[in-house]
Amino acid sequence: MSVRVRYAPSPTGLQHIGGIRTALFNYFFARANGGSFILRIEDTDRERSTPEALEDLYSTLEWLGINYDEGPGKDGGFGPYVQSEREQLYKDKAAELISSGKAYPCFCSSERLDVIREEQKAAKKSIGYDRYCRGLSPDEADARIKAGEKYVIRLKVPLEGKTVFDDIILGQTGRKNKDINPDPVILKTDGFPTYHLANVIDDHAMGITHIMRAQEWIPSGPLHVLIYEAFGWKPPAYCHLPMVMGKDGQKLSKRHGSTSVSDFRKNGYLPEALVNFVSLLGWSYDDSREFFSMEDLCSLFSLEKINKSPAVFDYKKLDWFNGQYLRMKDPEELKEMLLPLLAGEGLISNPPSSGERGIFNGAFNIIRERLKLLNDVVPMLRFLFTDPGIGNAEDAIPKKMDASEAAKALVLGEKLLLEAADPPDASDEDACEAWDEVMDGRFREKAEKEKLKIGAMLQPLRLAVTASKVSPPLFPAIRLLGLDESLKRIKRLIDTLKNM
RNA sequence: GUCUCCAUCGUCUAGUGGUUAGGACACCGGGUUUUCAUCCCGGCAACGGGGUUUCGAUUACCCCUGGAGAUGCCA
Repeated sequence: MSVRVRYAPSPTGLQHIGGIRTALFNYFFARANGGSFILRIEDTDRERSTPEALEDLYSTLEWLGINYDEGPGKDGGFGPYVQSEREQLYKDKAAELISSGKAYPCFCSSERLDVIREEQKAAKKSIGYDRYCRGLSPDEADARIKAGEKYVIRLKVPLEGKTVFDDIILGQTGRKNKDINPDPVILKTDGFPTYHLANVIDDHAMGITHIMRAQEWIPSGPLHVLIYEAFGWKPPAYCHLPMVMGKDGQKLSKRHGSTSVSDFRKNGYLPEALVNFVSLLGWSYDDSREFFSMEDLCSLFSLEKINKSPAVFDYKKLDWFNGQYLRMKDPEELKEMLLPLLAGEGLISNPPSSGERGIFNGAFNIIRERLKLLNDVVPMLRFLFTDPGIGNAEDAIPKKMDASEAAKALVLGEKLLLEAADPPDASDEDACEAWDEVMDGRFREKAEKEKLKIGAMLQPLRLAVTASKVSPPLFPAIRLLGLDESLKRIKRLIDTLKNM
């Protein structure tokens, strides 16, 4: 039997790291085994489901490169794949469970439920439904339904015995039936199923062979098995994935920082970096390899290498991966990703003029290895496309020097630049390199003569030109900015320093 | 409260009944360098505790402790 797995998110918020980790693992598993990966939308919570969340789901999957074989808009004979479009099925099935005595209608108000929950909490008793309606006779129940009373349908969880399931990762696990959530709601007042019912019905109907989901679902595993049994179905194989935690060891959530994929995208992460990093959360290949492309993962992934313990999401390591992938990226492709970011900040026009493009191309090589995030390009190159002002003039003063000495160093630099040849066009790489070298030589020579460290000579200049203590290499920066503009900024800083 | 799961460096992890317990990130040094970054070299750093089995347990079993999750008409 060929593998069929699914990712079944509920469109109630942005896709987050935990969710896509589950999606990815399912996807890898399907691909590695020649199976099918199915996308199912679990929108049975009508209060919280939103079209925006749905849109985010699709764009996230696409951005990451997860292609589903079956799902909304891609019928594989098991549709529809949106649960709200399967409403009747759940109602019918729930009714079936009532007739077979495996479930019963419950008329308790949510107010009453709140009250008993409070009482249980106060008494430090175990919390759950008190099965008040379980004993109602079918006739009475029917009558109340006919009278128009609101009701839910609850599963009749056996009072005795034990329900277990085999988990591929954890082995056999389960709990005593008396410890299972007492008679959980399977069909809500609004006629929609809860997760428990819908997931079982659909996984069965859609021929799902392996349920791969996060470990937070372990406690309801036995409950689901009970539902399968109530229908007389055989449960699929279970495989509970270790959870993804924040730095504090708690389940990863917003308060740990960015957790939605769209945030990472917005902040300048590459999908290949995110995929690679996330794939290593709870899974590993061997003791050394850690770079994996989507294709690699789709062939190398295996369940045996998943481990049991939760993994902390390490933002620093993700950053490192991103830097690695940024440097591996095809230069032309990377440029096309960077330009819109500059345009987005209003630093260049959109589309870029040929002049802007020329300057950017010239700058590309010197910023490339400095990028950790795509967005880093903006602060790095801002000075090239707009006057950054003076910045913090204090930063222009090298260690063990004062303002007037810094000004003197600047004047020396100014003079050298005044004598400099016009910089070549940025497209002539050899000439540019040569120009940079000539300048470097002259500055060193001068610094030596003046008994200055080369750094002390260049640091004030850096601040003058870029308004920042850190910048791309200085001579290329000056060359790209142009001598006139550079000199203007240098003069301005000299004046400022003299007045300090 | 009850139930369930988990436990190797700070983090992600590899690993084995006998290993100097390996790698990566982070961190700290050093080198390259014009600042930053890259790159290179080096360092720090772990089997939670107690028992049992065993000639020998980080590895198997039990208990404890610690952490997490579930306990919704959310998934």
